Amino acid sequence: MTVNGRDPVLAALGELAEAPPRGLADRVFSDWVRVPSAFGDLYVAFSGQGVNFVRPVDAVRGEEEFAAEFHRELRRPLRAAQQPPSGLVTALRRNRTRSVRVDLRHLTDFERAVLETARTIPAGQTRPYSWVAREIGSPRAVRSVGSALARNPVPVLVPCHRVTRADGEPGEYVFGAEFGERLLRAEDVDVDEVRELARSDVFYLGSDTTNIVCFPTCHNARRISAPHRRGFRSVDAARKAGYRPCKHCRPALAGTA
DNA sequence: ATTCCGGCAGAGC
DNA sequence: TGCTCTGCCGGAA
Repeated sequence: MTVNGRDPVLAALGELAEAPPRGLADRVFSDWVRVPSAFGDLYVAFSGQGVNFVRPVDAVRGEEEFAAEFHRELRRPLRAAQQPPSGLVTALRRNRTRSVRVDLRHLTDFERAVLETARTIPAGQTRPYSWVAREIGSPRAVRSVGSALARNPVPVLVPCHRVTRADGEPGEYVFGAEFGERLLRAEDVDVDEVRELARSDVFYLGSDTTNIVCFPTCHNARRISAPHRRGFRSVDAARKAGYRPCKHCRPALAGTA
């Protein structure tokens, strides 16, 4: 009896025979390095599976505190590395970190889903906590999304600073709200404009030429010329005006209602 | 502006 | 296991 042309017993044996590629110590230890980034130097710890812990140098007291925090979270030994994972430094310099492998094995499925979804938010853009909740299929677990992001072990690589409150305001942040806002400004999010819009009850922007409505930081929203820009308090209000949600930033599910 | 709860995942007991 | 508490929220009062 075969499955997809393969003998299932042999396949199972084959998996058993797959030898770990590295020595025991390499699998147990994590390595750490200090690397520059668009947001200042970072301490970065990594296993063979990817980066598993990150702290901005500015946010901890020093190497010792970094190591202590790492151990509290990961419960495994840490040692200095000769060099960072390949590609990391380049990715950090360009703030294009999607391709960097992260090791989130020690987290729950829910936490991983939240972090993976946060990773899909492009640099320079933001999405609300409620958006993340909806994207992972738990639209009412908004607060739990906040809790999961609060425990993000790899800030910057998982850009939890791009997840904001519903009004676009940067929420709380591991290293303080001010630090989160600094990261957003560093990647050119116009925090002041978002704040200004929110003051006049505008949380979404649409174009009257396309009849598409976006989150204000969506790259499509940024391209709407002033005469065609229209603000909305809610996606519902936009829909009533004949607009449909942007397929890029997905301010709401596509369907009707 | 402030305050109050609903929702719900995780942690601790 | 089954509570109970807590928390980078959100929307209503």
